[in-house]
Amino acid sequence: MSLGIEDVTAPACCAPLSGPPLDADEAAELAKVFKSLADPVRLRLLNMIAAAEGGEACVCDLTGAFDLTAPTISHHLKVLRQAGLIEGERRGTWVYYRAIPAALTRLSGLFTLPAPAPA
Amino acid sequence: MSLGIEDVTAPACCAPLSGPPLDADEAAELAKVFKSLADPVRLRLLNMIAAAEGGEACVCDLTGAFDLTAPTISHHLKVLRQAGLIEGERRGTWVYYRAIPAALTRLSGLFTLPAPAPA
DNA sequence: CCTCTAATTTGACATCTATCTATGCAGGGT
DNA sequence: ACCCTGCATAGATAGATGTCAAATTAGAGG
Repeated sequence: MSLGIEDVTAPACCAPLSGPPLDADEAAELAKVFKSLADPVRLRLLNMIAAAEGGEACVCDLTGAFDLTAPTISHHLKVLRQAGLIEGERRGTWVYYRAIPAALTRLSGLFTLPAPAPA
Repeated sequence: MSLGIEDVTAPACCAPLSGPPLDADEAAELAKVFKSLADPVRLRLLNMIAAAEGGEACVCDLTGAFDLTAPTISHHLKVLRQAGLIEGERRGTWVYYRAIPAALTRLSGLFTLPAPAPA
């Protein structure tokens, strides 16, 4: 398998939600990203990875932080990976995951609002 | 029923994902918000509402934009409402929905990253 | 009061998903 | 060569979710 960056073929990008209409394809691609965030365990995993020292977290540390089996954590990491939010790398015995900054920044931009009407 | 702002009892708020660890409760509350965004139809609905002239959209217009029945659209709007992303108001025969700016801004802040290491 | 339309609610159903157990694979150490 | 550990995959299952048809509520207007 490949733990690297998934081919998400992210098409159009980055226009805010308050902007031009999303077509069905853009909406479907974005929905996949949000589906990956729509689980408390995955949110905490991404949080732990994004906040980790050195910018990366070992799966061995992630697994221990939940009352879940290793295959379940592995599944959640795969979902985040396939959404294009994280990438993984094996180094010897252990696998390390890292957040993909551009993906997070893109989401931040999605929710920006136009400046409110001036007084 | 109430079409107004739902009591989401949003607890802690706004620390970026790259920040301090999310506890289970915060993660669950956030996951609910992302669950509401994890559907292409709801994303397009929120997009249409947030981008609408005058900041609000009539359900009658939203319903016609999809190849789905009115109950299905109503269901999706309810999910967005219960996530605290939109609020609705009945005026005479029609119901109008509006985005809740603070909720969107909060999400934007969630994905902000610390400044990269300087050269 | 009756009817018509807009929107929501309810109930049913097919599909998807989070989790587990069992298994497979890769690397390290002996 | 062997085993042990870390992680991923496969298969199974209970529960969540998107959709529709049918019924219900709210308001406008005869």
